Amino acid sequence: MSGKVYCCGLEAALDVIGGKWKVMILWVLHPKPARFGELRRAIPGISEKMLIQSLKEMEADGIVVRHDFKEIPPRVEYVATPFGVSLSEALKPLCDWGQQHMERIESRPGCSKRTTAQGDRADGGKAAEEPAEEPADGAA
Amino acid sequence: MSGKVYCCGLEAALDVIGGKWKVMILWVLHPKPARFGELRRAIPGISEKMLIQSLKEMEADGIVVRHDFKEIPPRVEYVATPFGVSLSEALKPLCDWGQQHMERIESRPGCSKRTTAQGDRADGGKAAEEPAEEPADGAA
DNA sequence: TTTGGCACTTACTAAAAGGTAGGTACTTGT
DNA sequence: ACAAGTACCTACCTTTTAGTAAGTGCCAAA
Repeated sequence: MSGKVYCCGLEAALDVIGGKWKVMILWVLHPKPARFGELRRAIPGISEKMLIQSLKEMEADGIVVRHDFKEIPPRVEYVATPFGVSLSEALKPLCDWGQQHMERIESRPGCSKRTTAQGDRADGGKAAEEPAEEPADGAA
Repeated sequence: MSGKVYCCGLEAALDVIGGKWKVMILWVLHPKPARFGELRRAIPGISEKMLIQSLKEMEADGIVVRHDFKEIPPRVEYVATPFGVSLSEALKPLCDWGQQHMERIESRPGCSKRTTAQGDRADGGKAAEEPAEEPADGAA
């Protein structure tokens, strides 16, 4: 398989950092490597399952590499590859855009949760997660 | 509700253009307005349901506006707002990145389809859609 | 000896996203 | 009269994505 042809590059990119957690992971990772547990703690709501699943896909996509120190207790570091760094750079303007318009985006009804379009049943509504700042060095 | 706090702007942005079709829709729309049927034809695999659902969410998010000519037969045009245009501009570098690395992304195994990570059953595998170029004027 | 941390794995389940197929109201073309 | 085109709406169902909770092997501290 693997014969998809994308329409505008954007689709290709979204295919790589799509999903709920990958951008956050890359965001934490791209300035400096981080260990599994470090990432888990750095990204509030993430489950271990999603974390390693995302990490594995990101590794398969070549945006991070796994560095196993083969120590005991286990010690593994994930590092952004140059490819991953280039992606994070391409992501920057979008990130800025999001930041700039964050209030507007945050305050729209059903933010991050609206299937309120057509028939399909729609319900639920919850939010509020711990915030977090951009990953600045100083937490290791 | 609507009390989500994003971590890095990127999340906010992804919340607005996330999903399978929105970027394509914005991409078709941002250079010039398009009618519903025009969009449907411009975006190969999209269903009417997803098209109008996406359009509505995009309208609610203020990135497009619906212009109803109140004619019969119905005639409706969707136009990108300045907000939408700014988004499409922020999207540009990511689009370029995707375009630049498209082959690499396209040729990775399970492209656009790999749940091949952990336990969770994984199967299926299909691809190949009609390609398409960036929306160039000349189809109205 | 029990607890806890490390980096995971696995199975099961819930929710979200997307797809299919039908219908609406109205008019024009055949 | 009937098919087709406009722009949708609606119900139902499948696929994909994410979450929960438990387990693995190993070692150190309590």
